Amino acid sequence: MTVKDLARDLGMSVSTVSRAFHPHAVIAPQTRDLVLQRAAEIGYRPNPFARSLITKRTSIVGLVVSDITNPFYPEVVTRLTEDLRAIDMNVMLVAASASGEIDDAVRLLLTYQPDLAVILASTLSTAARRECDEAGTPVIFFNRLSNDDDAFGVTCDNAAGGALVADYLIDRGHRRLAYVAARPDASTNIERREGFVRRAVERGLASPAVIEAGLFSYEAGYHAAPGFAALSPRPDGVFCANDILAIGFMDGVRRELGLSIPDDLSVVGFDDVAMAAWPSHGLTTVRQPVEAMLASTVELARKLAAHASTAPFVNRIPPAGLVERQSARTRHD
Amino acid sequence: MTVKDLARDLGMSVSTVSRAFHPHAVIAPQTRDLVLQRAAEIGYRPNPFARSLITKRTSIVGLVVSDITNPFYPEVVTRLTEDLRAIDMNVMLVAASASGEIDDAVRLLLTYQPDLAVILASTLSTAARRECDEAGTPVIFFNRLSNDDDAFGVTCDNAAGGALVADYLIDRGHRRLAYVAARPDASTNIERREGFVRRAVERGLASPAVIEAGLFSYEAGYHAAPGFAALSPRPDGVFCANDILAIGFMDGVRRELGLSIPDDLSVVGFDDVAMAAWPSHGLTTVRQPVEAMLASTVELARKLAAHASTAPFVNRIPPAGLVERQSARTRHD
DNA sequence: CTGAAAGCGCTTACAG
DNA sequence: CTGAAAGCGCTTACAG
Repeated sequence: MTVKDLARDLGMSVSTVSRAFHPHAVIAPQTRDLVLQRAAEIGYRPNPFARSLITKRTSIVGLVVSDITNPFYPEVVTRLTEDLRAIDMNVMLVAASASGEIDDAVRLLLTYQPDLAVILASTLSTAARRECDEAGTPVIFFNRLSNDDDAFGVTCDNAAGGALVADYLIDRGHRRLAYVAARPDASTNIERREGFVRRAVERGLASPAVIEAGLFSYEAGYHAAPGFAALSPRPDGVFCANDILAIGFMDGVRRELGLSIPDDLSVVGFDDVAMAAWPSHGLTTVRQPVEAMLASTVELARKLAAHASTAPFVNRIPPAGLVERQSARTRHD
Repeated sequence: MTVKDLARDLGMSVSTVSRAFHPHAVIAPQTRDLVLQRAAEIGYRPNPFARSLITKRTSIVGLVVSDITNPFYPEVVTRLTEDLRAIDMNVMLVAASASGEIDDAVRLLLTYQPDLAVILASTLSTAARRECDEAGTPVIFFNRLSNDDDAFGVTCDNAAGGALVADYLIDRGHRRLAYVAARPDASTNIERREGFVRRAVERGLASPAVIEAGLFSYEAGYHAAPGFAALSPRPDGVFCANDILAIGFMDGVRRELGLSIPDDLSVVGFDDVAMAAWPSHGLTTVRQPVEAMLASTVELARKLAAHASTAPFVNRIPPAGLVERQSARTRHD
């Protein structure tokens, strides 16, 4: 079933049939209707490969993920895939656990000439980034920023989120704050810490202690418990770089140190993943503005697909608020 | 950068250059080496679209997911994507939350003529299945079986898993068993229940009560607590259709009914997702043979990509064992 | 507004 | 073993 078949069927030329499928092509409205209707009847759709061979556009978005143990990402991947489909873009998924593999994966992805790459992974290697540039593929970093400047970014205002947590804890009487840090190179980790520490100091507290957990994972949080125990005086308010880290940290602190939350210490996370609301965790946390971040990404994808190039910019969206649950003491006592 | 460029650069014909990239093509070994080496140097890769226009093969695997709140799937999606890339296949992801959307999504996917579709979603509508058949795209159901016969399936032996749980509970002194059921139409749910119930009856117990939770989700499990409370006599051993359901059920039973696990009742899940091992859950569960299931799927993908058609079959892999944690009483008392 | 023709980047019979 | 040529299913100047 090709244009030719449809053209013959309709007694038109292939050119005319082809034009019917292009919104901006010059064609009589009635002719277009005729073609589209008949196409729907017999189930014809233009072959996207043949099309992209000429147009140099593929309607493919390459989605690069790696941080898969963080439940924040599956949700984003699903939502993004659905939302992009609504503007007729298809997601080609590239997943990588080790960072060495990601370069290969991106290279293979580029072979399919995606109109756009969206990076959900912690960091994309400089080599892979350069290849995207050479291929002329724009890159959007979602929830992470690149270290260099020539990429788009859509992220939460993480520093504002960190400050929000500091205010929340201080307003409720906490005086000895600490931060459980994740990947040292991740912009999210850095900005959340900075916003948190800065606000604490502004409000006259000692600079919060920092416990290096190293990763955004349950295990990293769990194993940060000894680092917490070593702190003296013991902090009473702990901000963890994200939810999954916070959940691991709470389990570690309870199980390994026998401490009680929020009686012995308050814990606050960042993301508001679904499981933060489960009674077994009851995590007080900063809610990411996921809807706004998705909308911004899709809008940007649409623009990049339509026009040529815009100068790269970062869209930093305010957090969607702090969700109060049971992991942080709420009274000033 | 096209074959033409490379051919000119090497002083060869495009035919020869093209042949260098096809393992089975007739070409002098040294010529091939020359071409491949130069291609690597200048970064040439054949355009997969132009290629597939002729070969009718795309190296694209369409991955259809929907049950995204189940943490079992993100892991599978990542692993499958990586493993398929190792045999040079690329994953095009199709995600859908509502079931109406999935038909559209599959239709769009077929436009890219994937060599294969892998279904991780609960069920694929009959309409979408027919379209795959018409397009000649083989379908593999992963961890689910189709209701009709003409599709491949890779799954755990769920009935054996259910029997395993019955034996485990009975051997440890439980006498009043119950099953918390998920999607009534899902083969996993049906088979696990059947295996569990059959073995319980075989061993002389009353047929286990069945609580219909309706879905494979935390919320469904949580809200099954009242249904459990309504049972008389109260069951002492509960098998939940999967882990995420079990975790929700445990939270519901503790929070809504004030019961203690495993003192008041034992709970066993199915999957062994990462969070089942967390101290906050400590879920005793049946481990899915994920490695073997992935290997089988990739192997099947390779075969389907290479040869033409094999008769559809189902590969039912024994469970990888029962993992003992804290949610089920281990002593006979 | 429509059609005939060239061409996108490849592969693959067909000759040699 | 290699090359010239046809053709995969489209799109898009160019004429009319």
